[in-house]
Amino acid sequence: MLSMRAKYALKALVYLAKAKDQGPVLIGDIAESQKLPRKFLEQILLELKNLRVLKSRQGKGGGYLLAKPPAEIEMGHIVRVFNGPLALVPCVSVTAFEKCEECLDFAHCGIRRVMKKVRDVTAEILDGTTLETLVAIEASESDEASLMYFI
Amino acid sequence: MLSMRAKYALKALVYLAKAKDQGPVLIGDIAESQKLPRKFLEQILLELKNLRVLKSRQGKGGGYLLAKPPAEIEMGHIVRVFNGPLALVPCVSVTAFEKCEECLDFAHCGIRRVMKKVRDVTAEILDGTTLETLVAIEASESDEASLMYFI
DNA sequence: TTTAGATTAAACCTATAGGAATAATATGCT
DNA sequence: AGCATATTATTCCTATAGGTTTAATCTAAA
Repeated sequence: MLSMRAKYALKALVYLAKAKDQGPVLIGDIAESQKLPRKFLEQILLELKNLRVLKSRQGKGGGYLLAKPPAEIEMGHIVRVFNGPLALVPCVSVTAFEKCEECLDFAHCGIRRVMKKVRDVTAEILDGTTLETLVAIEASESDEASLMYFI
Repeated sequence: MLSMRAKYALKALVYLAKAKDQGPVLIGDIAESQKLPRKFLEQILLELKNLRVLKSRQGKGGGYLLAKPPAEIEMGHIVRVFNGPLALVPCVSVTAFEKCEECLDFAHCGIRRVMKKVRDVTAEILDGTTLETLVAIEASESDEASLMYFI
């Protein structure tokens, strides 16, 4: 399951993407409108800033902004950083590869090969979905089935 | 000035580098021996884990370990992530470049050119210094002047 | 002797507090 | 008018609390 951190990060980012031409956005605005705990969100935004995904202006009139166009911010990146590897087993992870300790036959392990497929399709979707995509999806009236037009 | 976060991260990493062949190291051990606030350190270590600099084992007998050899963990990386850009002005930053808002003549700005020099030598030192270097320095009896042998 | 459950030791996660630093703006003094 | 100072609004930083999950080990029952 996605951690709250990851979910909050994504929600805040989508909000910021929608508001991208309105200058700096207050933490308080994001927290209130998205119903996210303010102080916790503060930490998350700071981390996003350190990742160069957001930038900020301090002091009166300050706030947070995207550091790059929505189309350049991938869901996969955010999920990996805030939630950990996409892979469900370490032996199919790209970012945190490790042979399972109890592994007897790496090459022929069926579980691994299925899990690899799962990881790969997940990565393809999440790395192929940017903030721009998410904003477009939310702006459209389409149902789940027609998601494919976006991805 | 370096933030406490950055300093604590570096200290914990050096400690872990020294203990790298002794299996997982407890947060409590690091905190106590290095006199770092335990709960705060906990957050920092978690962030280092998300950065794939550390890995961990949960449960009894667990703890933290370096995720790669000390020679592959650069001070510059840690400082940038926990403290922000090395540059003292945004217009010479590599990771967070931005023209100064009040800038009149970018190309000929003397301040900028000096600051760029400062950033470059800083980056050269910090990116050239790894945990391995730090451990070697601390193990040696040499004085400040002979640091150059390490860098 | 194996197995199921209890205990314990650890990292992990969510959340919050309180104050410092920064920047814009307003206010008052010369 | 112009400058210094105070106020205010904001992010930024350090730190802590409390509970959850995970994993190893111990214990007791079958």
